[in-house]
Amino acid sequence: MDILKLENQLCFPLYAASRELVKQYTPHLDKIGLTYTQYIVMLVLWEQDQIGAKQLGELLHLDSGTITPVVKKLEQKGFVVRHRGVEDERTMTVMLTESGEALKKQAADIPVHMATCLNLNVKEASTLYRLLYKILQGPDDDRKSGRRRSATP
Amino acid sequence: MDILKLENQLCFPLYAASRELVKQYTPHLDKIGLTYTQYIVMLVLWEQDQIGAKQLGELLHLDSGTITPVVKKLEQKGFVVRHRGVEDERTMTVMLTESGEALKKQAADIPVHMATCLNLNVKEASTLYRLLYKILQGPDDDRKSGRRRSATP
DNA sequence: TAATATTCAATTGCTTTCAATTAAATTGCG
DNA sequence: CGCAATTTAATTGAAAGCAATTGAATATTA
Repeated sequence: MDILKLENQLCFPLYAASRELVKQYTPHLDKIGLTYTQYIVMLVLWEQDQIGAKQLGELLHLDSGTITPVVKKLEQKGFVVRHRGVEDERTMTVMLTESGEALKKQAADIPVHMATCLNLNVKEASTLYRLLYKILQGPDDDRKSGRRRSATP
Repeated sequence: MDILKLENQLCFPLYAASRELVKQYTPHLDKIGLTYTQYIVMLVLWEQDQIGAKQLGELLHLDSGTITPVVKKLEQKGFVVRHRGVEDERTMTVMLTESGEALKKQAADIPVHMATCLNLNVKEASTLYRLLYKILQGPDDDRKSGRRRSATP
């Protein structure tokens, strides 16, 4: 029955490390008034300025039940605006505001702080990164009809 | 500003992979009537039969605000009982019931199912495991070594 | 010993997360 | 074309998860 021992589970350290890391972010994110989930939404928008709600959910592996309230919160704070699609009114587009763009400068030092508090060297971090994305790819690559992106070197 | 790109964050795949893995557990855990958090509490109790609420929280990296309601749920389901400590009435001990012990047999095939759905080989899994525990150790080992942490005013 | 500090579980309030459902818009099929 | 199936965002309900606080018990210290 050793397979039921906590220390033999891979799921548990994954789950615990994820929460630990989010907790490490919290004090830094508090300074700019974001939660962790709001932060990763902003990361996406700082890259591409606008994105569909559906595409945002796919990117972050979150469904509408999570995305909708988070984006609404960001809208309340003035960092984004939401627009219904014109050619397809079912869709919703999230767009960065000037205020949201301005926040990017204040967020710039957050990854720096986080890098120092994680006790992994560069090689370990890159290995971890690769393995995690392998999990995220899922058990079957068949969904997207064959693998298109090559593995991280 | 590349450090603010989502794909350059280590936190994100950790966060996403953790949720994906929990999601993979859900259909199997549904069969035995547990949530993921309830499951990892049961994993601990299947190993040691009883544990203090504080120790349980330390082991799982969860605080009383999470532990208390989860253990109460398990008590409602009849898998555990709770007892106040006798020599120290502040403490709470969680004990496995016969029903909880019986559940172990039904849970035995869950890790087997999970192992197959994770597309990592044994070596990759063990590397991931090691790196995750390194994160869980935290940036400072001060707690155990007794080393004094520099005063931050 | 008396006063103060600390520890512990529980509670409160807020946000996240997901499954399941709903409602509206679009697409596909006959 | 008209009707069914699908897609999309939103909503609802339940369970986490955490920061902050509370209240009671225990430890420390003056």
